[in-house]
Amino acid sequence: MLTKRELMVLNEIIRSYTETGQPVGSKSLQTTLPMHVSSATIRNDMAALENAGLIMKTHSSSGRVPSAAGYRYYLDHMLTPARVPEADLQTIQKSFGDDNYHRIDDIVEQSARILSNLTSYTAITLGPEVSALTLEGFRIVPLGGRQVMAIIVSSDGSVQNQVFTLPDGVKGEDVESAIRIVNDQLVGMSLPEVAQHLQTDVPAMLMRHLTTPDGFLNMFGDVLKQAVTERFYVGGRLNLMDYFDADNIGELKDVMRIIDHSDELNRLLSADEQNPISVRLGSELSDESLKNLSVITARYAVGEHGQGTIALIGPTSMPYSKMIGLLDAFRGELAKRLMDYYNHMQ
Amino acid sequence: MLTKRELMVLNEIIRSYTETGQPVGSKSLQTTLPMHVSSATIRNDMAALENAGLIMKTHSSSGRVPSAAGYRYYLDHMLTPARVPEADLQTIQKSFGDDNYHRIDDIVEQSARILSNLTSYTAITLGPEVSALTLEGFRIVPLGGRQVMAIIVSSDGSVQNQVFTLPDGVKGEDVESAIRIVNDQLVGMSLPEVAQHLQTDVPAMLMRHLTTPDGFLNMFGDVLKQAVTERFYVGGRLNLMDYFDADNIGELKDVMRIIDHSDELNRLLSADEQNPISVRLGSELSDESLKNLSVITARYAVGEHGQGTIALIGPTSMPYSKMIGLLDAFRGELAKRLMDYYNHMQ
DNA sequence: GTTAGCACTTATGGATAATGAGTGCTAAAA
DNA sequence: TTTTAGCACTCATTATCCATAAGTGCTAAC
Repeated sequence: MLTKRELMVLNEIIRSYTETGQPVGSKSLQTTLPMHVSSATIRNDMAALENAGLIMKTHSSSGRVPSAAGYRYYLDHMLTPARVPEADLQTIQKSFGDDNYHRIDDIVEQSARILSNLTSYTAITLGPEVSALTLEGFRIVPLGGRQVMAIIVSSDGSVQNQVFTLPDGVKGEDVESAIRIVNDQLVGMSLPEVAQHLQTDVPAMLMRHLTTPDGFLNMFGDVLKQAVTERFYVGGRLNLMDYFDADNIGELKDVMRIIDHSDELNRLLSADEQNPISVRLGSELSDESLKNLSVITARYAVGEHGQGTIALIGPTSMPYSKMIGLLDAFRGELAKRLMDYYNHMQ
Repeated sequence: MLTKRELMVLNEIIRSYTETGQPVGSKSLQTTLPMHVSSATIRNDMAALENAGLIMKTHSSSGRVPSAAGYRYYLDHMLTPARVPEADLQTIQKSFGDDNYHRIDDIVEQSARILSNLTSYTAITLGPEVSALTLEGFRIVPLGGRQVMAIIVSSDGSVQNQVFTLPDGVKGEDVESAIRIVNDQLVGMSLPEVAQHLQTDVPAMLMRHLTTPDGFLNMFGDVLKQAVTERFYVGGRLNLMDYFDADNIGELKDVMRIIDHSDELNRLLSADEQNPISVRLGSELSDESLKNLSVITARYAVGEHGQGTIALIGPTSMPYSKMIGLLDAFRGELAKRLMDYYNHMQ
């Protein structure tokens, strides 16, 4: 069991290391700790903390830096979210502006920008999850020539579209029939259900009612796939570059690659669903290239429209208290903005 | 005036420096030059070249590296494009595949990927220029609730769309009228012309025929703006990281920022229209951060559909001969692919 | 015009030493 | 039992010196 003073030492080591990036020695702790004890006493405490695996040396006679376990202990037992400065709240408000956003995703994308500007880290945002959506409508719009646009409208008002070139000899009434079949049979189902039906009974249905069923299945399938694909927005990609030095350019590249691949991002952000805000240290993740980073993930809820995710990626030595406070405030603000959008849309 | 042997020395310095990245000395030139002369003779030639400003030393007793003027001279007077290896041609073919691309931009985007993979540099591609396009059609599709999608079709079959929420109290017949006005009055004009009219007589026209004209002008204007915006595709962004070292991370960031801003890219790629393929050295550009890079720009023509641009960004010490040969072959292939798309579409 | 020879310059890399921040341990003080 | 002063020890960092190697310019001979 750790003594009260040992905890204070740990806390101060984390604070100082976050601020300066330098290992922290007993002498400097003496001046920054709130009580007065000799440096020898602090050294004893530090030895205890090191024994407990919470701090470590970079070499045999160096000051101490927090270990992964140290951060974890801090995060789980000691951290309290900081109040968000009034200025930051105002910046958020102002950055959202009172634009009429055309699409939900515009708001979500803007969120990534705001968060990265505010923190100087990399922000990732994700709209309300798509699995909760149902199919609201399907349109096929002739564009001229043999081109048409297929459009899917989901229950939250989000829209996906894709342009297709119809195969030779497709008749107009077939297009009408295809639209009718989808709207009659599939509207109201959840998008995953629709995808299911696309595999099973829809092909037969199309065969029965259309003289030239070719292409319609793919057409609808393609747009549907777009609609069920989670879209990640990344803000402040380049901020990552501040946390790698010359010999680690390879790792930086790896991380950038992860950031640019939504399936990898998905893995990265799939935090435990219990906590609304959770922190994962890079050393707890499988990727070697993330070892000096960590990820703070926050979930936000937009009434019956489901939950979404926002996240920050920054160095493991991050001012967690401040960042968690900020994310907490931001998720509230984002939820409010999205609610406004939904209300305004109907 | 430079002697024949001096030119050969210059050529060999550029070749060797491109290959090794090391300054080139008189001894090593002795072994790689095709004729046999003593190193002292080569030193004399090098002194002449340095006098002419074509090569320079990194320090007083170092070998020589090409200067900006040296590269420029090489590019303007000595370079001949290399034949493209059969393997590369096949890679291009295979990478395009025989997919049915939905949109022109999909082909253009894929081009950026192919080029960056093939060269390990950063590739930028740009579709056929939009100013040649005319307006082919305008659609407004009701999506449910007060939401509609506005769609512009251009003469090349490219499509832009945007979702809007109609203001309260807009009547269905007004939507019909708006569609009719645009299609009757504006179709067939070039997109810039349409933009012009949007400023002048269209507002009055809408006022005359609609009971609730609010919003329609913006709606059409927004989508039109999308349609006349050049879209840049970038492949191999991360390859840029190979050409900056630890102390230049700042510059790397600057370059990345340029790459991500289409207006800056536009400036970067606005090569002289004379040459189908032109090279600009970073030192000839205004940005300090580009000083060690250069940009090869190639134009491609797709029949009456206008011209487009592809470009490579890489280190100033690039194998220009090879790259120019490759770009030349690629622009032909891309033009062919786009032609196929247009023909297949109609 | 070309070449051999030579003095000179500079980057690079290793060895050595001084400096300083920090540690652990011991024994005395509280 | 806890805290503290004192001290020997460790290691990264930095500077200095030195040898080496690659390269140059110049001069005089070919």
